[in-house]
Amino acid sequence: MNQELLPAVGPDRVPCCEPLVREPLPPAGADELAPLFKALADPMRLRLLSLVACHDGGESCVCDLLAAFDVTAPSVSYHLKVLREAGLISSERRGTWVYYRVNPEVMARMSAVLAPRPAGLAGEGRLPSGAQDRPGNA
Amino acid sequence: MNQELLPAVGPDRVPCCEPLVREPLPPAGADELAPLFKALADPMRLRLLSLVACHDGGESCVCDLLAAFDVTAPSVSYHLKVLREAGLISSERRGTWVYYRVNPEVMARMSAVLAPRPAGLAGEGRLPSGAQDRPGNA
DNA sequence: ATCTTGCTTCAAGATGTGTCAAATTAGAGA
DNA sequence: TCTCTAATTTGACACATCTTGAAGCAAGAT
Repeated sequence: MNQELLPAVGPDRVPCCEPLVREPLPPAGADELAPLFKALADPMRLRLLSLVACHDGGESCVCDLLAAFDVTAPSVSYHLKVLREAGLISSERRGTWVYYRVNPEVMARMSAVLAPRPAGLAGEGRLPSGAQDRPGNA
Repeated sequence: MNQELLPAVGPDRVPCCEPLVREPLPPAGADELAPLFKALADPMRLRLLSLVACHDGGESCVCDLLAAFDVTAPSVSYHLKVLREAGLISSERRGTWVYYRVNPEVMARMSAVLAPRPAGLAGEGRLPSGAQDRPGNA
């Protein structure tokens, strides 16, 4: 089941990784990144991702995850699907159970995009001293 | 205008920063983080954030930002509000223009939460060897 | 005071999201 | 085979999000 429906950005494709604060994110990059952040834009999905990542062995089955939440199984299944289609996790069936594990490259990429600029680079400390009379102080 | 309506998580309050993959994110932490990721869950907001961050002087006025998009002013204003209420950016009026700048601490926190576990720690390489017959290999 | 520009807020409509119950698929075992 | 458990899919509903035109507000210019 793993990567049958290739996610827009997955462990295979590693496009833009530049920090957001370094140069203006091009529209195409934004279109690629937004679905990743959207996948994390929910408390339950954040916890699911964390639970899977922290689980012993690096993976956990749905039944384990289900126990941590006060919702129905379809709801958990829905959120796992969102994470999977975003490329953040992969699933594998072994016997009766389905196991999920994280794709650390994707998380690393998201982390890198948000990373602060290494201190002391261009545009960092410069105050817009004479900006009172002109909007675009360029 | 800056921080009048205190965001749930802003530059002032710096709660959980642990990497997601290190220990299970508690529900409260997930509730705090999700709105931050939700604020970035849109291509336009990602670009807005990047544009503001990269702009000379560390800030830019709405008129500059507006020029970069093919939408109406209310739409840009709406997305800036989303970013502002999440605590990712702050606004300040100077004369006719309103300037936005990023809150780097918040971005740094999000980056830290997604950061990979420093290689070679517990649970990293352990394969679920005998997991065929038991779901929770704990 | 009036006009003009920059930006935000409002109201309304189209689209997307998250939840559940019910139905469905997949595999293990008797 | 038939049955049981694990997990997903489907359908329906309530609710949130995003867009726009129109209106409103703030500050500078005339």
